[in-house]
Amino acid sequence: MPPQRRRQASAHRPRTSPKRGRPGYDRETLVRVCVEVFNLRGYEATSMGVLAQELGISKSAIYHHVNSKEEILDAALTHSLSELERVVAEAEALGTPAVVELETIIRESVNVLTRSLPYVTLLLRLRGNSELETAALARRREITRRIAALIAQAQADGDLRSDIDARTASRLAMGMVNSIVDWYRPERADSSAPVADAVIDLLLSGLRRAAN
Amino acid sequence: MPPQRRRQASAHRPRTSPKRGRPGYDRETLVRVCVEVFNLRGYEATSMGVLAQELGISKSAIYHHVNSKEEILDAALTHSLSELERVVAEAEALGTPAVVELETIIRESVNVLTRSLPYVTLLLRLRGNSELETAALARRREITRRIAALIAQAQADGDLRSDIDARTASRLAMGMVNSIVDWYRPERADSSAPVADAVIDLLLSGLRRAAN
DNA sequence: CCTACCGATCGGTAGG
DNA sequence: CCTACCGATCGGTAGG
Repeated sequence: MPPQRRRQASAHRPRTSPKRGRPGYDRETLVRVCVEVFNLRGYEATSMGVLAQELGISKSAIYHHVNSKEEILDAALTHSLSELERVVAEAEALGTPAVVELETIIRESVNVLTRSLPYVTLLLRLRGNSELETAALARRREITRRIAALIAQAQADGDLRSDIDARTASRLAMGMVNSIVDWYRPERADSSAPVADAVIDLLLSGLRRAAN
Repeated sequence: MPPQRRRQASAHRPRTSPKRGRPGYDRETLVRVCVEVFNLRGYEATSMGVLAQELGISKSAIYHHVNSKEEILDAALTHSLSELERVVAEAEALGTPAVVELETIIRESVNVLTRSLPYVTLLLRLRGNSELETAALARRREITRRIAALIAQAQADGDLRSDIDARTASRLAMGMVNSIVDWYRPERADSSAPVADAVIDLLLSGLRRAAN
């Protein structure tokens, strides 16, 4: 009696590449569809049977592309974590003042979030129920730690106020950024730039009307 | 091979109340323990067998207290939603300027969040996979809507800047507040007041050092 | 001969 | 203790 979502394989563009082999899902497309289903129902709550139904193929056909359910999760986490780490590394390499690097990280993180929405959503909902998930959480914590260090540096530079703990500020800022996955819908937006602007504006200047 | 968490029933104080009946869990304590387990493993991924293990009683004993797994979820959601709705209603009844009511809501929401951490955590992780969850999500959206209305009013009052969309600001602000459940640990804090202060400060004034 | 896929079935575990 | 269902795997088939 839950309104069963009916999908056709044709709704997801399979491969476009060369001619060899039977037409159907390639691994990347299959992973993307599975990730979207995971986000709708929860990773552990999603059975291989449900994935098969949504994909429009049999359970065993899934095992042709991946070796296990966890391998699908792994592919999604690797995808999103690599992108987020790249954003931080590229900003740190700018050589600009910490406050500028911070703004770059926030803006680019919002971009990654909206561009790779299903993958990042899955990452942010992990609870650490396996070694794979624990490792992913550790990589997330390292990102938060590096942003906290940047905030502390910007405070030392005199660009950010020093009366808020850098670690708390880092967690709250990332919490605001990450919460975007809960309501952002790419099909309703031309670009994520206005959202990134609002986040940066809120975090740096606050909601209060400037004194005049 | 996952490091199985071992717990004793004695780790959770059962009832303290009168003498009648066999000593053991009362419904409230049982629900609280179950909610903590749900948060560790995910609601749907948590089997009744695992709950029984963690409680130190049999599966069938759980059915003495509740009629279904979903009834446990229902109790937890009712608890946290009622508290959050009360916070909003009490602030709205203050009759103070919207910006003051807004600050009250944020501060008291952080209080509810930290005081009822497991219940609110469970609420925030729902995906809408059942009618019960869908109804809870609708009540959450209504809270966000009322906060957006307060922000819009405060903008009209000239207390908040008008160049950020009230609905976006409401979502981002609640996103920041709610993200606290991901890292706040009551056993490491005397009170939640410093966290509430940091959130209000960040949201109203921002991170940037005041111009001088 | 490659890739994508199928039906059938295994041992095991879920909720009740 | 029952029934339904889980993830995983098999040998085999079909399109290109």
